[in-house]
Parts: sequence; structure tokens; C-alpha cells
Amino acid sequence: MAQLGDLERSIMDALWASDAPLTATELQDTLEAGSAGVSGKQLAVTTVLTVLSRLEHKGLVTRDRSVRPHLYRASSSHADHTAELMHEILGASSDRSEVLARFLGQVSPEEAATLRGLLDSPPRDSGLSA
Amino acid sequence: MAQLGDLERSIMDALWASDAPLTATELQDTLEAGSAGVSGKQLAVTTVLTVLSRLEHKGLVTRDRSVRPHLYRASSSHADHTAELMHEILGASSDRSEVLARFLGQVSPEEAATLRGLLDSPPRDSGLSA
DNA sequence: GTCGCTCTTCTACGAAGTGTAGAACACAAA
DNA sequence: TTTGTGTTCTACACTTCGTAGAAGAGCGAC
Repeated sequence: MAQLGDLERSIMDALWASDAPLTATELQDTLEAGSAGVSGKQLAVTTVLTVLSRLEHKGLVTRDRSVRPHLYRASSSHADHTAELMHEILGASSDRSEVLARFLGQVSPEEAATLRGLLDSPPRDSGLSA
Repeated sequence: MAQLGDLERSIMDALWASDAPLTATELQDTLEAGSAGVSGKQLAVTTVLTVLSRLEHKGLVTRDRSVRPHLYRASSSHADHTAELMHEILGASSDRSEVLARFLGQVSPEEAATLRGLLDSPPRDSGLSA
């Protein structure tokens, strides 16, 4: 799955931040607003569309072609995606326990508490909406 | 920090697997042996050196220039590196708790047990040898 | 001291991925 | 059918990575 480029990430962030699916033009506006400040430079819509196609190809974005301005949305929630990435990295390791130990060693007390809570509470569920 | 290429990863793996620092030539041999089987093709030493330089530039490898055949070793342990990567990804997320929840949702029972154990035991130590 | 060997640095190139966007095409409304 | 908006095709420059030759540097042998 690998890492994303800057623009790809920006677009994914915009999609993740939006409840409803977005059109390319809407994304274009969102991106301009997001990177606001000094630049104010707007990307060409084709640029946004190209990146969206690439993201769709990578499986990160799904597109609704049934409506005319196509609608784009993230295939999975940001949290899901991030968690998957973390697992991918963990899975590539030979010594999972050791990695987990290090991971916890770097975790903040708050996060440790969160983890404890999560481990105690029923671990059996998935598909919660973000 | 980002992700590594195939050869870069192979070299890091070799360094991580070795107790002592290695020279470029030793790494060259190790890589040949590691990828053994059908290929048997050996990389040019310069290739190994180039990649080592790049890895040094990225901070993943440190080099001892005081001895003649320079000695190369991984800057941090494999587990440390992996854990750092996981934190990097987690840190880039806006909703850490949600990500952690998803992460745990995908974790195997064994790993969950490991985590529980780690969270219960004194979290205060670092620098364990891999 | 300089010859030669080994190791390192410089330089380079091709492939892949990414940011960027124009040109051309498709489709619906007027 | 024309027109405007949205999508696809194509393209190019830049970066990263795998790959390695050519040239330079240091050290031991003679």
C-alpha cells in the first residue's frame, strides 16, 4: 500500500474529513481553502482528477460514476486506514512482541490508558462509523 | 522517514540481523547468500556502497570511518525502527484513540495478550538488546 | 618513494512514482 | 445542434531507487 505523496494525502484528508462524497470541483475548492494563507494558488481540476484516479486505482478511493459529476469518497475511514498501515508495518517485522514492547515504550501515559481500556472492553466489534 | 526500497530494506535487514558492524563487502556476500536459490547473482560493491550512503544520509545507518574498510551498522534496532514508524503513522492521525481502537480490533488474540502483559508490567525501561 | 591493491566517492542512467496540467472527448441541457 | 461542464488521455518534469562504471584515496610491499 505504501505511503502517499503530499497532494494525495491532502486529497485523502479532505475526503476523510467530509461526511458526504465530494466532486472533483468541491475537492479543488476544499484544497485551496485548506492550504490557504499566503499561497491562494488553486490547482487545476484535471490535477485533482488525475490524483483521484490514481487513488482509486490504489483502492483508497471509490467513485460513483452513476451521477454526472462523479462523486468520490474514501474507501475506508481514516482510522481504519491508519490502523491497517500500522499492522502492515508490524507484520513485516520478524519479532512482533519486541516491536510492540518498543511501541508501548514510546506511548504516552494517556494512550497507554486508552489501550488498557480498549483491551479490557469487549474487543469484539468492527464497522463502527468514524 | 518514509518507506524503503527493496534493496534498502534487504541491507537494513542484514545489518539488523548482524551483531557486529559489517563492511560493504561482507554485506555484499550476505545479500548474495540471503537472496540465494536460483539467482545467485551478486550485486556490485559500488551498488551496496551507494545504498549504504543513502541509508546513512537518511539516518538509518551509521558508519565508522576510523577503520579502513568502513564499518556499517544500523543506527537503531529493528524493533525500535519499526515502533518508531508505527508512531509516526499514528502521530499523523487526527484521532489517535480511534486508530488505536481499530488497531486493536485487528490484532490477534496472542498479540492482545502480549500487549496486556506489557501494559501491566513496569513500562519503565528501554535499551533492551534485541 | 612509488606501485599496486582495495575501498570509497563521483557521476550517471533507467524505471517507477508523483505533481502538474493541456488537449481532446463525452454528455446533458437549452 | 450547440454549448458548457466534467472526464479521460497524454505528457512532462522532478524525485527516489536500483544499478554500476570511472576516478580518486589510503595503505602495505618492495
